[in-house]
Amino acid sequence: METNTVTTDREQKNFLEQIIENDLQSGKVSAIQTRFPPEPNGYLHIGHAKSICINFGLAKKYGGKTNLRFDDTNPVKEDTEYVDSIKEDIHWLGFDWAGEYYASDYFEQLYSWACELIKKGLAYVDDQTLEQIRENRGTVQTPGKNSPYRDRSIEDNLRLFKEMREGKYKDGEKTLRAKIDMAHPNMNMRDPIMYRIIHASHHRTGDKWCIYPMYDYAHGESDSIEKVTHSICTLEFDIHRPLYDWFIKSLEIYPSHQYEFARLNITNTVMSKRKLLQLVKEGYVAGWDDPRMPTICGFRRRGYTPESIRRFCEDIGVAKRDNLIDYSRLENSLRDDLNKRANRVMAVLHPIKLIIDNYPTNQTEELEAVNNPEDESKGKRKITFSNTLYIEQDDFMENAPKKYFRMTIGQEVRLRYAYIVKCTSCEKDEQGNVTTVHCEYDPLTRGGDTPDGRKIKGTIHWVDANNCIDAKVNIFDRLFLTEKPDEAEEGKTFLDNLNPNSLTVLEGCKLEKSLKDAKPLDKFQFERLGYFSVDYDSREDNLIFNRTATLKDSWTKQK
RNA sequence: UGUCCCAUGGUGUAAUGGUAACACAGCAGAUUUUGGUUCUGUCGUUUCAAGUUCGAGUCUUGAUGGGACAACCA
Repeated sequence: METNTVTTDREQKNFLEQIIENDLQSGKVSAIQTRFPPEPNGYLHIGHAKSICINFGLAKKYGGKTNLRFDDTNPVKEDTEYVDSIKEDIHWLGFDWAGEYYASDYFEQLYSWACELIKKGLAYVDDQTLEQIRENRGTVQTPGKNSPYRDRSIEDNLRLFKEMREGKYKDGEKTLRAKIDMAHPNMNMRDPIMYRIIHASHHRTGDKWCIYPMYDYAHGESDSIEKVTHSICTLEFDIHRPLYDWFIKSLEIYPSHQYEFARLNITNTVMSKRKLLQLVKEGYVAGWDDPRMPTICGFRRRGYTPESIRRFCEDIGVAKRDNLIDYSRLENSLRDDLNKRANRVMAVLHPIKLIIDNYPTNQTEELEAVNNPEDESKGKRKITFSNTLYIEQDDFMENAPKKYFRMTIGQEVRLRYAYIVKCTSCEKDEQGNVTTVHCEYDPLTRGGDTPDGRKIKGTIHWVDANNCIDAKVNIFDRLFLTEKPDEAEEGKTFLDNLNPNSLTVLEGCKLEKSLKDAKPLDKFQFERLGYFSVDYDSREDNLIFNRTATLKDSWTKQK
C-alpha cells in the first residue's frame, strides 16, 4: 500500500475514512466491503440517504464494494412493497450494489451456527414467558436473575431448539437465548434472545420457518458471511457492539467490525419510520411520496435531484456527535444544482392584469428570451408579447416604500426581455384589491435595453395574457412548526406540532406557452420565484407544478 | 443513581502534542435585464477545573451538559 500519497494529501478526512485508511495501510484488510442494510418495513428517508452515501461513497472512494442487504428477520412487519421501493430509491440516488442479499438467505446457516453455540454451552432454550424474561432481566441499575432453564443439558437444548423449528410450540412459548451474563452492566449482554417463535409467512421464505433470528444475532453474522470489513451503522447501535463481537468471536467466523456515526436530524421534520408511517396511515400527508415528506420518494416528487441530495450528504459531513441540520441546507444544495441546470421560464402565480395603453390592441410580437444565463448551450426561445399581460400581485404597490423597485404609479420598470414601461394607474374591485394595472411602454426599449443608457432598477416577469396556459401550483411549507417536532410539550405528541398550512394549492396560475408539454419531474426555474417541478398527477390539459424551493430572497428579508 | 457514547463560531465539519480552520448562515459592499447568480470584505470558536508537557482543542483525572441502553423491533 502506498502511503506517501496519503500523507501529502491535505484533504480533510472524516473518522471513518481515517479508520479505513489505517486498516488498508496496516494490512488489516486488503479491500473494503460495506453494506447498506435496510429493513423492508418502510420507505427510505433522507437519513437513509446519508447512510447510503456513506456506505457506497466509502467503498467507491477506496475501491471496495457495497452490498444491498435486506434485514428481513421480522416477517410481521416486512413486505415486498418496501423491498421494491428501497431498490428504486437507491438507484435513483445514483448507486448500484455489488450483491443483493437478504438476511433470510442465511436462515439455514444461522440455524446451524445457533446449534453450534448450543453445543459450546453458549446458548439455551428458555421456557419463560415474555413477562418473566422482562422481569428477570433487571434494570439498567440492577442485575438480572438467571432463568431456571439456563442450565439445561446440551442434548435437551438441541432437541428443544429443533422442535421449535419444527413448529411444535406456539408463539412465545420458547426462545433461544445466548448464555452470557445476567448481571452484565450492558443490558444487551444479559442473555439476549437469539430466536423467537413467529408462526407467520415471510415475504421471501413463506412458511418454511416459524422461528426467526433477532437483529443482534442475524446482523453481525450476515456481515460475516458477506465478509463485510466495515459495518457502518448509527450511534444507537454502539451499545450492541459488544454483542456483535461476542457472537463473531464465539462462532469463530470472519471478524467484521462495526463502526457508528451520528444519524441525521433535520429541523422541522421527523425522521423515524414509525412516525412517518403514522403520518401516512392517519392521512396527515397524501402518501409516502407526498412532497412534504422527508422520504427519498417525497423529495423526488417535490423536484429534488439526486445530485442535490448527494451534495447535501457530503456537505453535512460525518461524525459522532449529535447534530441538527437546518432544512435550508437542503434548499441550498438544490439551488446550487438547479441554478446551473434548470431552464428559466416565466410564470405568474398570483396574476393581476397589466394593460399597456399605448400598445396596439391587436398586435403581437415575438421576443427572445435566454433559457439559462448560466449555460449558453441551452439556447434561446421565443415568447409572445401583447398589450395585455399578467404580472405578479406583489409586483405592484399603490403606496410603495422608496426601495421598492417594481411597479408603482409614476415609476419605470423593465418587463423582462420586453420593454421599459411606466405605470400610470390601477383599477380595484369592491374589496379594494388591485385587479388591473395600467402603464405605457417606451417603444425604443424593445428587448429591455435603454438606448439612452438610463438605469432601470427593477425588472419584473410577466406572461402574455393572450397566449398563456393555466396551471395548478402546489406551494409547500415546513411540515412541522417547531424545529424539533419530536420534543412535544407535556401531554402532546409530535402531531400537535404539525403545520396546518404546509400545503397551499394555487389555481389559475399563468404560465408561458412553452411549458405546455412539460412532463412529470421536469424542472424549471420560474424567474424570480423559485424552482418548480412537474407533479406526477400533471396532465397536458391540467398541468400541476410543485414548488421545490424558492430562490434566495433578500427583498422580503429587507422588508 | 449503573454502563457506554459525545462535547470546537449561529449551524455543521476539520486540525492525528507545535500558528484554531473550512463550508453554510449573518452583516457590508461590487456586479447584474431574475431583489437570483457571481465576486470582495467582515463578524464570530475549543464547556469548566486540575494535571502531564518546553508546548494541550488534542493526552490523564474530575466536574458539567447532551445522547443511547431495561421489544420475543431493527
